[in-house]
Amino acid sequence: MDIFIKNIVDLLKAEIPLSEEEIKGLIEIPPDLKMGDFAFPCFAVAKQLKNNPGKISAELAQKLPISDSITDIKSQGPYLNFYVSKEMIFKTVLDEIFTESDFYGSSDSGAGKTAVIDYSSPNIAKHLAVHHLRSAVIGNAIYNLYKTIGYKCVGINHLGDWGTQFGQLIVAFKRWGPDLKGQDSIKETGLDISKLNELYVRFHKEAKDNPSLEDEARDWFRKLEGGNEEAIETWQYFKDISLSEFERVYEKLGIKFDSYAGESFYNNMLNDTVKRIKDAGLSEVSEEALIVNLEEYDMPPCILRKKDDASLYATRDICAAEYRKREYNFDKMIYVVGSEQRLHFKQLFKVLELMGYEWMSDCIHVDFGLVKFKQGKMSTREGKVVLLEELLVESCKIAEEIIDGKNADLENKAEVANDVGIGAIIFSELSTKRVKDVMFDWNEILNFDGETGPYVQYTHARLCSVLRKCGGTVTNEVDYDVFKEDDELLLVKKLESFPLTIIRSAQNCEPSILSKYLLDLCSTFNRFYQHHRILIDDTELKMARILLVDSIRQVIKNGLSILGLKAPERM
RNA sequence: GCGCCAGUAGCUCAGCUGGAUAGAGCAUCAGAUUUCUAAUCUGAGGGUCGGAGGUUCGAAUCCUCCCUGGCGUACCA
Repeated sequence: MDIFIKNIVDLLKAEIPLSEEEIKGLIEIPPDLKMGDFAFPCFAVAKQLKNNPGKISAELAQKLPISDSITDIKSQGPYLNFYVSKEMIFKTVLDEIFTESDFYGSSDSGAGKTAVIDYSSPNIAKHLAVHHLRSAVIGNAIYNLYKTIGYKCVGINHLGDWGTQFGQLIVAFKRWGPDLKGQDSIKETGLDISKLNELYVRFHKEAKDNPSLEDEARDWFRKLEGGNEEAIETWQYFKDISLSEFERVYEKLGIKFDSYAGESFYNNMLNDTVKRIKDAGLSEVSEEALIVNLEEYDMPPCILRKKDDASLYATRDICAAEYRKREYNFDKMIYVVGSEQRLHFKQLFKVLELMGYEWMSDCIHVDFGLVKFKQGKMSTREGKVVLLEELLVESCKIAEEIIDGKNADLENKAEVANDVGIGAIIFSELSTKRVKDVMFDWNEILNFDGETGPYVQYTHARLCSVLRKCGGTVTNEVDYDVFKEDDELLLVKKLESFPLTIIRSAQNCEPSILSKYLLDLCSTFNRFYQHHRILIDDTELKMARILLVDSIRQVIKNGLSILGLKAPERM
C-alpha cells in the first residue's frame, strides 16, 4: 500500500507547497469505501495557496492525471479522494500473506535488540487470584508482540518472595501452624497454599488487636535477610509450595517465563547497590531510615533501609534493574505492574537516573487498572478473592457444555473446550485498554457471545471448515480482477493493516489494539460469509475467494497466537 | 490537602498524530438456518461525548477551570 501512497505524494508534490514528508503525513483513509481509498484534506494548504479548500480540491481533481495504479481522483468538498486499482490491492496483499504465512505481520524493527519484560510477579504464599491475571496476560502478549517485531525477549517473573510479609508468615506459622513432631524437616507438615493463606489472613486479623505481632514479624524478616537458618528453611518451604501451584496455573494459561529470579534473588547483591548509592552521595539518614531524598522532584523519599536495617522493595528493584542491565544489556525494560504502583516506579526511575544510569530512559512502567468487586477492592489480606484456577476451571466447563450442545461428536472435545475456555478469559483481559479499572463479573467474563475470544476462535474454525470443504488446495495463482464486492475490498484492506496494527500495539504496549483489530476483522468476515458464498461453481471467483479466506484464517491465527490464544480448527 | 488516572448509548467499551454522518458488543424488541459451523447474521430503539470556557477553517480528541469516581501520598508490595 506504500506504493500507492508514494504515487499520490509524487502527484501532489508538484502542485502543493509542502514537502514529501508533510504530504505523506496528511494523507488519510476515508471513512467510507465510496470516498475512495486515500484522501488528501486540502485545509492544510488553503492558507498558503490563498484559496478555499473546496476550490483547491476541485482544481487538483481536474489537473492530476490518473494511471494504472491511481484509477480515479475526485473532489468531494475540501477532500481530494484517490481511488486505486482494486486488482493491485488484492494482488499485493494476498500475495504477501500467502508467501509469508506464519510470519505475516512480523517485522525486524527490533532486530538485534533485547527487551526485558517483567510480568505476573505475584507474591508467593498466596493463591493466584483473578486480579493476578492482568499482569500475566498483558505481559505475555507484550512479550509476543515484541518478539514479532524482532526483539529478543526475556520474560521475568519477579516473584514477591521476600519482604516483611514473610516475617509475618513465619510468626503465624510458628504460632498457629501445624505442630512439628521434632523429627524430620518441616516439609512433613503437609502444609498447602490454602493453609498458608489462612495463616496470612489470621496474622492480619490478630495483629489488629496485638500490634506486637508486627514487631515480631519484622524481627523474623530481619533474621531472614541475615541468613538465619530456621528462617530460611521455613521461607524456602513456603516458596516451594507456592511455585508448584503457580506453575500449574501458568501451564493452563499457556504463559511462560525465561526467569523466575524474584526479589530474594537479589538479597546478596543488596549491600553493593546500597553502597553505590551511598558513595554517590545520594543517600541520607532520616528518621533512622536510610533514604534517597527526592523532595526537589516533588516525591516522597525512596527508602533503602528501614530503621531496623531491613531492605524494602524499592531497594530490591534498584538492585534488580542494575542486575538486568548487566545480565541482559537490554534496550528496553518493561514493567507490567498495576497503576497503584505508579509513584513507586517514578521514584525508582528517578533514583536510577540520579545514579547516572542513562539506560533508565529505556525503562517503562506499563500500568493497568484495578480489578474490583462490587463490594470493593479485592484483598488477599482479608481473604476476599476469586481464585484464578477456579475461574479457569469454570470457564472450560462452560465451553465444554456449549460444545456438547452444538458439536457433541467433536473429536478432541476436552482439548478444544480448554482452548476456548481459557481463550475467553485471556481475551477478555486483553480486549479493553489497560488503564481501565475492571469490575469482576462472572457473567461478563464467562460470556462467549459477541466481542469475545470464542467469537474470534469460532470465526477461525469457520474459515478452516470452508477450506477443508474446498479440498484443501489454496493457490495465489488466481485472477485478482474477479473481486467485485465491497465486503471483499473491506476485508483485504483490513488484512493489509495487520502488520501496522502489530507495530502500533507493540509500541504502545497495548494488546487491546490487536484484540480490537481481530474483532473487527472477524465481524467483517462474518458479514461477508453471511451474504456471499465461497464454494461456488464459478471456478475463477471460487479460487480467488478461497485465497481470501485462507488469508483471513492466517491473520486470525497469527493474531491469536500473539495474544496467547489457541486457534482450534473445529469447535 | 496535594499528585496521578479515568468519565462517550441502560451496561461494558472503540474512536490512530485534531478532520467527512460519534461506532461496536451486551441487554431489550422484531427477523434470518432444505445451501460453506446460528458461539453467526439483518433490522429497530437508545447520545447535552461529565460541565463551562478557550485555541482552530474544524474539538470526543489540544489548553484552563470545575464536578464525579478510582488510585497513590516515608519505613507493605
